[in-house]
Amino acid sequence: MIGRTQTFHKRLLQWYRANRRDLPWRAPMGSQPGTLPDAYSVLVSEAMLQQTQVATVIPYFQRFLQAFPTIHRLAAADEQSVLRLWQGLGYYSRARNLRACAQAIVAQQGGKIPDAVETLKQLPGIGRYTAGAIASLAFNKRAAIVDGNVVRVICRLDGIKSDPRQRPVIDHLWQRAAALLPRDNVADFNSGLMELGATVCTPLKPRCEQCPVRKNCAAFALGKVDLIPPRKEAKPTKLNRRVVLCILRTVRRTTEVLIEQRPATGRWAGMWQFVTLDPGNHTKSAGSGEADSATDLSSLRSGAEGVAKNVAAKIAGSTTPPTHFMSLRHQLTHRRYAFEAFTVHALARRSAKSTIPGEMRWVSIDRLSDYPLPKPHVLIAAKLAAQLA
DNA sequence: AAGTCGGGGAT
DNA sequence: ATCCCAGACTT
Repeated sequence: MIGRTQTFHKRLLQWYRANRRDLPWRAPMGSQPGTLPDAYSVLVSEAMLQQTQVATVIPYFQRFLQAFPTIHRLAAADEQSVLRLWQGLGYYSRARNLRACAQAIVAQQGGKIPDAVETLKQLPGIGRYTAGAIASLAFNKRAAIVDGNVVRVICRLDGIKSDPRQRPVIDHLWQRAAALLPRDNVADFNSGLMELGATVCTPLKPRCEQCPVRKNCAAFALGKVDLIPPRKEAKPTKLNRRVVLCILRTVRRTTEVLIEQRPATGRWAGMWQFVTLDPGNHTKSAGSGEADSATDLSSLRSGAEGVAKNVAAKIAGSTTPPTHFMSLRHQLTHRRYAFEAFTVHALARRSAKSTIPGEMRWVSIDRLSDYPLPKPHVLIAAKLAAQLA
């Protein structure tokens, strides 16, 4: 346990104010201590920062606030344009929830972001952590927060050796985070707790010699900083194989390619992609069947071209033979993908016949950038454009 | 309580 | 390659 919490929060605050990073969603570095950032900036940044590192978020945050400078502009935006700005950031339900959240705040709160945790928690995409973050960081309310950084920092401070992913341990950490809160300066205190975890009290090789509160740290005293918290056991990831068809046609000297929209739920919901097939499921698109194909590698290699040919004909009528132009592997948290991409040229002049529930659309290569695409399809689109140039 | 949901940084 | 990241939501 931390002996004297009075000196703890003073040490942390002093360290934070001397060492904090200059981040675009924070109050400017020159401003008076205690200056609060704009609440809309906090809302957007907290949505983007969920399960995402600061360095990754910064450019997305800048572009997003340029496109949607106010909560009213975000509330009025269409979902596709919000998704397009989120493209590459992952966890796309965050983008749809953030837009819905802005709409709810405009409709119910007159566009003013609430400062009460219980009110904030009712909003889409705002859970226990984000509600506390907005209340404390944007309004200096006395609300606790426990994110991945705070979990690690408190576990080490208190010498908690049990697994912080377990429910009772999490609940205890929330209690401790609340007990540690100072009466004033909650915004800087909570920021400091996270900043410490992000820059000093890191998962691997923590910089304990730089830590302002190592005298308060039980793990440091025990020499067990590296063992706390315990690391998670890795789970094996399944490999999913996909055949991607770039079906091309030329209209008035403009090359167009066929894309399809993914279902409104599940992975990459509502985003667009080149026609994608599960080769173990020849007639279905990737939207429905995510199960691993039993097809082995060699038969897939030879079979992918056949699948491409058959399905291309089914969708677009007669086509040229498929040309393989790209292999791509893509790693997600719980699975891996292996994409084999082909081009075919549609010969018949008939409209595309969709093989999936969703919409299909012919778009010129130049217009592909208007559509939110999953990362692997962004890479395929880049290679395709380079080839056709 | 366990699964799902992306992609990249750091080591 | 592996673990983790200013988590929320569904089942």
